Amino acid sequence: MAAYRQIAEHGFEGLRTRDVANEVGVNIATLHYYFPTKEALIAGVLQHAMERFRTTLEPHGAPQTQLRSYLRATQRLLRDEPELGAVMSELRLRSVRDAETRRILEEMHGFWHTTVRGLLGRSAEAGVLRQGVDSEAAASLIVATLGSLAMPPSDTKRGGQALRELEKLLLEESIN
Amino acid sequence: MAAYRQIAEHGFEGLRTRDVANEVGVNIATLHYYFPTKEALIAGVLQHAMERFRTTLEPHGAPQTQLRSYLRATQRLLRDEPELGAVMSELRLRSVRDAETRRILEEMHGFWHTTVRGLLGRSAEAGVLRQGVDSEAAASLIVATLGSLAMPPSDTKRGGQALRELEKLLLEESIN
Amino acid sequence: MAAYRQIAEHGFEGLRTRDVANEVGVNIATLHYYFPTKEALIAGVLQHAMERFRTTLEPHGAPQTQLRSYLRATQRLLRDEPELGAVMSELRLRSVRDAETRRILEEMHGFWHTTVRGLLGRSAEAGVLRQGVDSEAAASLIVATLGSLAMPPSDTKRGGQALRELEKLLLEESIN
Amino acid sequence: MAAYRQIAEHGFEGLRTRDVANEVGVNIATLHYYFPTKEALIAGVLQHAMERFRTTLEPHGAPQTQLRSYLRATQRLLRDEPELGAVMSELRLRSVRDAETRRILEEMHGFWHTTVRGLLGRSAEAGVLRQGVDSEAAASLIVATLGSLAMPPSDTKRGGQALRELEKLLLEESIN
DNA sequence: AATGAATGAGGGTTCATTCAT
DNA sequence: TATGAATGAACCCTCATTCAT
Repeated sequence: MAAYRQIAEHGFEGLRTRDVANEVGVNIATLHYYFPTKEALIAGVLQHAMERFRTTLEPHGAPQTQLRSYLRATQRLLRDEPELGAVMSELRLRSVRDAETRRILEEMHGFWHTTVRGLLGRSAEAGVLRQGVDSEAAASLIVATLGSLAMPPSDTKRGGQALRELEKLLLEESIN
Repeated sequence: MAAYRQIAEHGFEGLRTRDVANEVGVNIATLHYYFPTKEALIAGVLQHAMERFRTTLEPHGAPQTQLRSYLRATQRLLRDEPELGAVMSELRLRSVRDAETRRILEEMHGFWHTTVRGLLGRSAEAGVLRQGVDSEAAASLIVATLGSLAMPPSDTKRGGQALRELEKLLLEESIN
Repeated sequence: MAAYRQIAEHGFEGLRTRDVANEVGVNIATLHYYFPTKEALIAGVLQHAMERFRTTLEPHGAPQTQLRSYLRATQRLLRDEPELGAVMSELRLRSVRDAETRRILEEMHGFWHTTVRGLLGRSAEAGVLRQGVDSEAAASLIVATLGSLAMPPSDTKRGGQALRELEKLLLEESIN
Repeated sequence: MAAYRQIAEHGFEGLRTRDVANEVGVNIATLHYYFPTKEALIAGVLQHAMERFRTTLEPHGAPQTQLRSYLRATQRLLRDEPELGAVMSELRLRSVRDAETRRILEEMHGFWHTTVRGLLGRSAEAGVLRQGVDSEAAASLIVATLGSLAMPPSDTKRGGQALRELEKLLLEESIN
C-alpha cells in the first residue's frame, strides 16, 4: 500500500483516511472496504515498512563484509526512500502509546541486535575486531546509531550501554 | 507551563486544549486567553523543553572531563525526566512538518555539535583522544547517539558520517 | 423469508441488509437480486407476518365457542412465536409513518373487528352475552386488548370507545 | 426539551441529531454541548414523556370518581398531545432492546397498576364495583387497555390475565 | 443466479476557537 | 481575568445500493 506516503508527508497526526483514499483515487468507503478501520490501515503501513527492511541482509561473505554491507544497505535504503525514515519515526513515536506497534518494532530491533551481535562475534573470532570490544555492547551501539538514522524513542538501558562504549572507544583513559 | 505533561503522556496527536485546561483547572476559554492558539501553546512547550537542556553544561575542568560530565548529565536528565525525552521525540517529529520547530531544534543541535567538537579538539591537543579520530565526525557520532537517547527522525547526512566513523572504530581494516 | 428474525431481534432500527444476507449465508448483492430494495424486503416480512395470523380462525361450532377459541388461538400463537409479537410491534410503529404498512395493518384490524362483532352478535342472539353489552363496542374492546398483546400505537377513537365500555362493565353506576 | 417532536414525527429510526438541532435553531455542536450523546438526548426525551403522565392523578373525591377522572384525564392527555402517544410507542418498542428504558417504563406501569388496584379495592368496599370483579385482574385489564391507547409490546402474562377477565365479563357462562 | 468491489450520501461525534457577559 | 455557551469545519465510519464479471 503506497498510501503510506501520506504518513511520510503529514505524519500520523495529519493522517486523514479521506486524503489517503483521494490519493489512491478511490472513494472513502472503498478504502474502508479494504481497511475496515483507521487502525487497520496503520497496521498495513507498519507491515509495509517492516517489509522494506528485510531486503538489507545478504547472508554470504566474510562476517565483517556482511556487517559492512548490512550497514551500508540500510543507510542506502533510508537515503533512497526518505519516506521510510519518516514513517519509521512516526511508528516509533506511536509505539510509545500503542502496544501492538511497540511489539512489532521491538521484535525488529531484537532481530537487528541479534544479527549484528552474531556478525561482530564472528568478526572477533576472525581477529578483525578491535581488541577489547564487547560484541554485546557494540551491537547496542550500532543498533542505536542505526536507529538514530531512521527514528526515535530512547531505550534508556541500551542507550546508556552504548554511550559508555562510545567513551571507551574515543578516549584512551577509561577509568569510568 | 507544566501542561506539557499532556504531550509527554498523549503526544501531539493526543494533545487536546481542553485536557490541558482541565489539568490546570481552568476553563478552555481561559487557556485561550493566555495562549490564543494551539500553536502558541506548543511554542510554550518548546521553550520549556529547551530550557531543560541548558543545565547540562559545566564549563570548568579538563576538556575530557567536561565532555564526560556533559554526556553523563544529559543521560541523567533524560533518565530523571522521562517526560522530557517523550516531548523531545514529539518535537523532533513535529519539526519535520513545522519550520519554526525545526529551526529551534536545529539551532540546538548545532550548538551541541559545536560544543562537543570543541571539547574533542581540545582533548586531541591534550593527547587523550584515540589516534586518528576526526573530531568533526566523532562529534556527529556523539550528537547522533545523544539524539538516539532522546529520539530523532534521522538526519541522513550526519548519520552517514557517524556510521562510517563507527566502522572505522570497530573494524581494524578500514579500506572503506 | 425467515430473515425476519433480524427484525424481531434488532427491530427495524437495527435492520441491516448485510446482516440479513449474512444470516441467510449469501452475498448482499444476492439479497438485492431478490429484494431490489430494503423496502421490498420489509414488504416481504409484512406478508409473512400477516400469514401467521390467518391460521387462528376456526369457522365451526357455536359462536361463543368460536370466539373463545379464536382469542385463545391468538394468545397461543403469540406465546409460541414471540418473534411474531415483536415484529408486529415494529410493523405497528412503522405504520405510523408508512402508508402501505398502515393500509395492510388496518385491513387486518378491520377484518378482526368485523369477525368478532359478528360472533358477538350471534352470541347475543343465542342469549349467552351479558345484558346491555353493545357488540360494536365490545368488539372494539376485544380487538384493542388483543392489540395490547401484540402491541399497538394507539387508535384514539376506538380506544376511547373501549375505555368507556370498560367503565360500564366494572362500575355499576354509569352516569357517564 | 420540545425537540421530542422529532421522535413523534420520525420515530427513533428517523431521529437525526442534526434535525433536532435545526428545529431548535442551534448548531449540532451546541446540541452535543447539552446532550453529549444521542443516548443522552433520548434519555431526556424519556424523562420529558414520563413527566407528562404525572399530571393525570387527582387525589380527591370518591374512589370511583378518582378512577373515572384518572382514565378520562389520561385519555384526554393522549388526545390533546398525540405526540405523546407516538413517543410512548417508540419508547415501548425501544424498551425491548434498551434496559434503562425498560426499567423506567416498567416502573411507571407498576405505579399505574398499584394505583388503579387501590382505587378498585376501595370502590369494592364502597359497594360500587360489579360483583365478582377481582381488583387485581381488573387493574391489569385497565392498565393493558390504557397501554393499548398509548403504545405496544405485550406483557404476555398480564395480557393473558386481562384476556381471561375480559371473557368473564362479557360471556355469562364462565367455564373457562 | 451469484459475487467481490466500489460508491454516494449521510450520521454521530470531536475540537479549536469565538463571543457575550 | 475568567467563564459558560455556541459554532464551523472536519473526521471516522456505516449502509443501501450499483456495477462488472
